[in-house]
Amino acid sequence: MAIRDVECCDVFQVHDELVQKVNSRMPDEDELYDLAELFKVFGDSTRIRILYVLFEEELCVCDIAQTLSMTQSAISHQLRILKQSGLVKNRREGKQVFYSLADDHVRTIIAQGREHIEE
Amino acid sequence: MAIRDVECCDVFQVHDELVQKVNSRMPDEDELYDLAELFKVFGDSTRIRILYVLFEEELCVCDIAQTLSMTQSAISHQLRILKQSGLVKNRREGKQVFYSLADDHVRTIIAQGREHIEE
DNA sequence: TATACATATGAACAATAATTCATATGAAAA
DNA sequence: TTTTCATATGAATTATTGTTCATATGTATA
Repeated sequence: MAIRDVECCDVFQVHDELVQKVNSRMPDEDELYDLAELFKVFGDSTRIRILYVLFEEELCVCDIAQTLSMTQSAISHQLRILKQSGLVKNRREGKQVFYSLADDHVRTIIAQGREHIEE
Repeated sequence: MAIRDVECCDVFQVHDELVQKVNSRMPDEDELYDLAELFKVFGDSTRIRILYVLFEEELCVCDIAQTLSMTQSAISHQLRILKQSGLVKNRREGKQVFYSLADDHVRTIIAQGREHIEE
């Protein structure tokens, strides 16, 4: 209960040390921002579906669009975001551009998300 | 090269089997939607900061607001979203409501996100 | 070089979401 | 019971973002 006293919410009784302690252990603003930006990328069902498709196969833009029944433009826009986040990579083969997962973090992060949901 | 032929993007040459194979291994729409919704929750720096604060301490709403230099209302709105997603839990103690992390998935997911960023 | 095809991209529009403000709810104390 | 304090919430506003449409870029082929 002693601890609770200093956590009281009245402005004049708040224990600054507690607030400062928590703040001192926080990563810097930039990292928190980048982290949120990364998860924002996962936070769209179109992009999640693209990632899932790429779990199976390396595919070109048009195939992804067909698989997901969406326009080439919409997919291309989203692939750009996924690429900028380092989640997918691509290689050109003639006129086509093939996309694939950049690394295994994608699978791990999604797997963790699924675990959380399945409870 | 044989495989590439069937992946050609010309509408009349697309190999439907490939598209169907990928589709058959996709989780159902609902799960993909839920997954995106979950990551959307992580995809906001205010909520990420709240989660980080709760890594350290169980805290009441007002303390969180002070720690993050935000209004009580804004924090309360976000805590509601975090609670609905099952990421945080709360308990009432008199007039105050204390929030804490619901389970370890939060830490794991964020840890994976950080790993990805730090490359 | 001219044409066709695959992909990328800018601008506009529509939809979604975060914060603020005002106020309601809920609990303890006077 | 009335007041005070902590939290929750609805409505309005602002900001952000996904998709579409039109078009540009880049590559291969005729």
